[in-house]
Amino acid sequence: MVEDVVRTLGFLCMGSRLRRIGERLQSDTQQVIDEAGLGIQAGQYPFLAAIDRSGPLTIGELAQAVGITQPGATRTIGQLLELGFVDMQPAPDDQRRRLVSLTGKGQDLVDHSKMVIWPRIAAAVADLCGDLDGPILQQLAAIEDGLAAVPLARRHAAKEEEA
Amino acid sequence: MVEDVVRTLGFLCMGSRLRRIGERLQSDTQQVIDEAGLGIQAGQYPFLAAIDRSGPLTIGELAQAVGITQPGATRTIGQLLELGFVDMQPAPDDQRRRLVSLTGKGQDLVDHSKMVIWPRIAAAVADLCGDLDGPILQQLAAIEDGLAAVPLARRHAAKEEEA
DNA sequence: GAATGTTATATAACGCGTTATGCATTCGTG
DNA sequence: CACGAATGCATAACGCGTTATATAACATTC
Repeated sequence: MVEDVVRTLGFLCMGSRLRRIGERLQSDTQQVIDEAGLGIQAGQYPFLAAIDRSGPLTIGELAQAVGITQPGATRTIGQLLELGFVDMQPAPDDQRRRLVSLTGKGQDLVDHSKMVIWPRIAAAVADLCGDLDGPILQQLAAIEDGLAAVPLARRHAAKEEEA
Repeated sequence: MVEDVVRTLGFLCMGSRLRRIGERLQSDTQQVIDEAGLGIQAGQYPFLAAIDRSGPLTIGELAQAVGITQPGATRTIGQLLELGFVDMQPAPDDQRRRLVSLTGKGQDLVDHSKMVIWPRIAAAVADLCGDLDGPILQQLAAIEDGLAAVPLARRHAAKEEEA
């Protein structure tokens, strides 16, 4: 077995480390979504959630809301349009701005997700790291170990620790 | 100003959140590297560090060491070969395995980085989050706020907190 | 009110991760 | 020792982020 340099180097490789943990978490999340039979990508959810919370938003506002750049938002919204979850129309007062809103299908998905899937994911992540405390490097190590031991899809509610 | 849904949703969007913080951190790190005039990508460093620490490694071992998949390692090593920082040759006992080692130029870069650049980066990241404690979501919020307030490249050693 | 600048979105090209797959080499077994 | 399985790496195609740039609509200014 080879040493994990990213972990060993600590603060020096924190960017790489956060990224790779995020990727792992997100792909585990995707698995939960797929098991529930929803035809959506994990990364698309924040866009739907943002519109659900704040009402119709423009591309630029969505980019801000999910914390990515505008071209990324344009692309994801394009996918959600294809999927029929959102609708887009020029703002009445400013033809440059495009207001993105949920379709009936999109709202149904959000409503269903809010009841069934989001609590499930949040609970699994909370089970993974909700009780952690202390320096961040330690917590990251615990999260990586935890994911390796029990993937997100097999986690449900907070249970008594076994290790 | 639009609400940051990823932050608001907490555990539900933890994957996206870790990824975006990691990306931000890594691009800030890149800026430090560029300011030092080194012609290398932040993401390539862990590979050099791994070889420096463990001696020549195969592609597969490197992938393990930096925690990515084998095709990713193949690609990055290809770049480091182009740049002349590493060298690759078939293992004597097994023609399938390719042993990757540092060239003189690569070793020079690592030696210089160990003295000058890595401590600088580690100190900046430590300044950003070394003193944090508590639940991970809180720490992540502090890191995001901290990066927004003072980018990594402007951070040096641990100083007394100002907020 | 025409010229000029600014803003909102779209598009293109790229970085760096992934999965899927092909090919060469080695291993295991009849 | 030959043949099928396993292993190690390369390649292709894709996901999703980025930066840079084009275009259309609005704002400003003379």
